Amino acid sequence: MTDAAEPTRTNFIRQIVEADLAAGTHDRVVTRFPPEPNGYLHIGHAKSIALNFGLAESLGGQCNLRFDDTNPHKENVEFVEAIKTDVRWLGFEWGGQARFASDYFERLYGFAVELIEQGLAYVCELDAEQMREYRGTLTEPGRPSPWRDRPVAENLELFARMRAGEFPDGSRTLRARIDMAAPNINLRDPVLYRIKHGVIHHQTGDAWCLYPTYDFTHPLSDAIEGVTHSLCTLEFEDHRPLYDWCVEHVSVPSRPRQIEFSRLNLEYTVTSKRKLTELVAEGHVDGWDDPRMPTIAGLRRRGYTPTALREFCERIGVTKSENRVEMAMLESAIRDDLDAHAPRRMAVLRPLKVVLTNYPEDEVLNISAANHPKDESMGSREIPFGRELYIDRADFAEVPPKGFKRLVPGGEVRLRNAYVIRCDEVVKDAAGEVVELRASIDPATLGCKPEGRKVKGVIHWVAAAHAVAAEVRLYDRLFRVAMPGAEGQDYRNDINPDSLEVLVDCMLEPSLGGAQPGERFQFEREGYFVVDPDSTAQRPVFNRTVGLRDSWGKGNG
RNA sequence: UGGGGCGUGGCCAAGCGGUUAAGGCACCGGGUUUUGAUCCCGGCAUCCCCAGGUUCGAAUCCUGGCGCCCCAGCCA
Repeated sequence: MTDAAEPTRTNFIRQIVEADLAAGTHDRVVTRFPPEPNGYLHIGHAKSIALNFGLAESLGGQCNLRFDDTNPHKENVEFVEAIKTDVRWLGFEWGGQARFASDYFERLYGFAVELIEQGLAYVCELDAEQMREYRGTLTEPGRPSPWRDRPVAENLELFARMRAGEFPDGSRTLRARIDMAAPNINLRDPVLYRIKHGVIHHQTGDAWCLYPTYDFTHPLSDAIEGVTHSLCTLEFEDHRPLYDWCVEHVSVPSRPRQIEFSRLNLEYTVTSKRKLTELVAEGHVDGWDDPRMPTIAGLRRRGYTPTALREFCERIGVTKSENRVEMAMLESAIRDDLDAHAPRRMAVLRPLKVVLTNYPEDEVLNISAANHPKDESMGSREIPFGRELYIDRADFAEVPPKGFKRLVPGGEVRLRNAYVIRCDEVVKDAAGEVVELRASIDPATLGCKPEGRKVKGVIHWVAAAHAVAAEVRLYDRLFRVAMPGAEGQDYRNDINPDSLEVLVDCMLEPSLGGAQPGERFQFEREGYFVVDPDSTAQRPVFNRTVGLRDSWGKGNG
C-alpha cells in the first residue's frame, strides 16, 4: 500500500487548488460531492469521492455531501441512505449535515426573481417540441422565443403563478435570456425551472410544483455553500459558461470555480446509472449489491475494502484524457490489501476424499498453523489432521499435464502445514470416475523436509471428520467483452452467462465455522474470500473476491 | 460542415524549453519460498498522433493536418 514516506500523488486539479491556496485566492478549500439520489453509487463515483473528499481532507479543507435532488420523479430516500452508507464506508466524513439542493429551493427561487428583474430570465410558453425547433441545431443558430421580450412585471407575475400551481406541467418554463445564436447550445436560453405537479419530493413533499434544473441549481448551490472548487466530469465542460453566468448575475455570496476531469471507464463493466438500473430491474443481477455489480455496495459484498478502492483511485489518477482502465488494475489493488491483511485458511472447493492407510483410525493431530506467512502478529490457529481428508480434485491428476506438480498415482506431494503423502491407489466408481484416493504419509516429514528427495508440490487439505460444509460463490466478470455495448449493440447482449458459479459442497477447516459476514480470508492457493450475509450459523456462504495470481493456471489446468 | 475537449509503451499516468522520457498495472525472464501466492532482482518508448517551423536545445513553444470523445432533455 501507499508508503508513508512517499509523497502524495498529485494531479492537475490538486495542483490548481494548491496554487490557489498559495496565491491566497482562497484560504481554505471547500469541495462537494453532489450525487443525485436516483441510484446506487458505483466505482466511477468512488473516483469522484476520492478526489473531492481526499483533496479537502489532505489540505485541511471541507467536502460537503450534497444531494442534487432537483428531479423528484427518479429519486427516493432509499438511495439517499444507500449513498450516505457508501461514502461513510469508503472512510470519508462530510462537513456538517448532509445537504440537499432542495434545502435551497426558496433561495433559488429568489435568485430566479433577481434574474427576471434584471431582464435576464423570462417565462416561456413554448412546449418541449417547439422549444427544440426554436433551439436550432449544432450548425444553425436558434430563433428567439416569441415570449422572450415579455415585460419584467409580466414575467414576475407569471413566475409567481407558476409557483402557485396555476399552470399545468409543460405549459411554461422559466428560461434564462442569454443568446439564441450562441455556438454553445447550452447558452441558447436554457430552461431554469419547469413545472411538475403531483410528485411527492422525498425532502420537500408537496411544497413545490416548480423545480429548478441542474444548470441553475448546481452553480448557485455551490456558491451558497462557499464551495471553492466544483469538480465534475468532462461532459459538463460545455456547461461551464452557463455555470459562470448564473453565479455572476445573482447576489450569491461566493464565486466557485468549476473544473472538469474525465470519468472512469473500467473494462468489462458498465457504469451508467441507466444501465445499472436496468440490470437490477430486469433481473440480470440480484440487486444493487450483487457482488458482480460495479457499485460500491456490490464491491463491498464482493469483499473489496475501502483501502483497496481508495488505492485504486490513487493509481488511476485524475486527468482530462479519455481512458479505459483494465480490470487488472482494480484486482491488483485488492490483492495488495488482502495479501497483507487477510488471515490464511484452508478450504477445499471441489472435494476428493483421501484415506491415509498408514494413519491410525481415530487419532487426531492438532497442527498449529500461522495465520500469515510473513506477519507473526496475526497469530496462528490449530488445524485437526486425521486419517480421512479432502483435497481439491484439481490437485490430483491421473494423467498429469506437463509441468504438473501436484498429486499423481504413485507420486508424492506435501500437504500444506502437514505431512508429505504418497498416492498408492486410485479408487473409481462404476462410471470410471475417481471417487477416492488411498495414500500413505511419510511420518518423518511433519515440519521437516523429506530425506533423499525433493517434493515440489504443496496442496491444501481439510480433515474430513472436522470439515465445515459451506457454499462458495465464484464470480467472474459480468460482461464478456471489454466494452459492453460497443458498436451500437445492446450492452445486454454482452452479459457473461457464466458470471456466477455456485459450489455447494465445499469443505472448510473448522476455524472457519464461526466466521461472520464481512470477514475476509485468503483460502490458500485459491484466492481471497469474504463471508456473505446469506450465511447462516449452520452453513456459511463465501464469495470469492478475487483469485490469487496464477502463473501456472494461465495456459494449463 | 457550429462549439467544447483529448491524443506519451498493451493499460493508467508523470513530464510545465536542457531528464538516460518517472512510477504503477500487465507481460517476459531469474532468485527465495511447505500458498505454482507473496517477496526480491532484471527486461520492457533513441521516442512522445503526423508534418512543417521557432530555438544552441522541443514530448514540452508556433502553424497546419489527422484521429477520438462530448453537446441539439422542461435528465444530471
